[in-house]
This record gives sequence, C-alpha cells and structure tokens, in this order.
Amino acid sequence: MHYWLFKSEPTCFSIDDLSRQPKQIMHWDGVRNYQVRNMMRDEIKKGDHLFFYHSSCLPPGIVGIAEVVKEAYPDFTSWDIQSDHFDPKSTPENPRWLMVDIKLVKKFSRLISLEEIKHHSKLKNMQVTRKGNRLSITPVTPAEWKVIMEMSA
DNA sequence: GCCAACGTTGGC
DNA sequence: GCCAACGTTGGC
Repeated sequence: MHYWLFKSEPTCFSIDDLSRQPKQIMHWDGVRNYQVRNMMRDEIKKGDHLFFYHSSCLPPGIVGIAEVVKEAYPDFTSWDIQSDHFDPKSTPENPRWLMVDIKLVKKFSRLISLEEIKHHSKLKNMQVTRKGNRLSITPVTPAEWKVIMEMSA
C-alpha cells in the first residue's frame, strides 16, 4: 500500500464536500498534468491512503484522510464542453486524462498546517514543503504518514 | 495582488 | 530539438 497527498482548493472542493457525497465517495477529476496522470495510471492503487490537503487558502494544510476505492479510468469531464476542465483533444474514444475515486476515511479534529509541517524535523523533506511544487498529487513516505497521524491524534 | 517555479506551446 | 513566451499554481 502506498501513501499520497492530494491537493484541493477548498472553495472548489473541500473535505466537507467529500463528506456530503453519496457514500462519501467522489471522483478526483480535473487532473491536466501528465506527471500526475501517469502517477494515477501506474502507481495509485485501490486501498492506497491519502492525505486530503487544502491549498490556496489560509492556512493551507492537511485536513483528513481518504482512501482510493477505484483505480484510474477516463476523466469524463475532459470531453464535457460545459466543464471547466474541457480538453478538445480528449474524446470518449481516445481519452487523454484519467481520474480515480476516493472515499473519506476521516476528517482530522484539527488542521495540520503547512507551517507546522515545514517546522517539523521529520517532515522537512516532504514534497509539499518544497518551493515551486505544483503537482496536485505527491507521494508520502510511511514515516511521514506516521508522524502526521500522530500529530493529528 | 505579487511573484517564483515550472509545465506547455509554437515558431524556427 | 531549442528556447522564448505564455499560462498556471499556490504561498505569502
């Protein structure tokens, strides 16, 4: 099992939005970056766990955990002309973009802020702390997972 | 709103 | 295949 960190802007889709979905499951659509798409295609498996991270808000940070319940399949918003994520080069016959389904596991009782993560000696190297890291999904090591789980308790 | 980082595009 | 221009992300 692998661990990940998924970023979302809470004004767009927050952990509370996830908790209100039927069965608390949502498809993770809108990825339009090849590195992230390939990660979903090749590495993100059913049963993997992820930190749900709120970005572009104050304060940014980890707000809970979710689980992958469906592996990569075509992102149907890519050929929906109404969608903000419409891509004319992607079609149902030849889909260019992928998504996975995630299910809420738990919302943390408090937010673990980026500030806190940056200052923790064991989390300093987490990809999310690095300047210019703009990937919406990044891998998390088991050691990092454990530390954050302890902080959230 | 600013700006750094960096991916993508397109002319050559 | 290079690289400048441009767009997007996301912290601050």
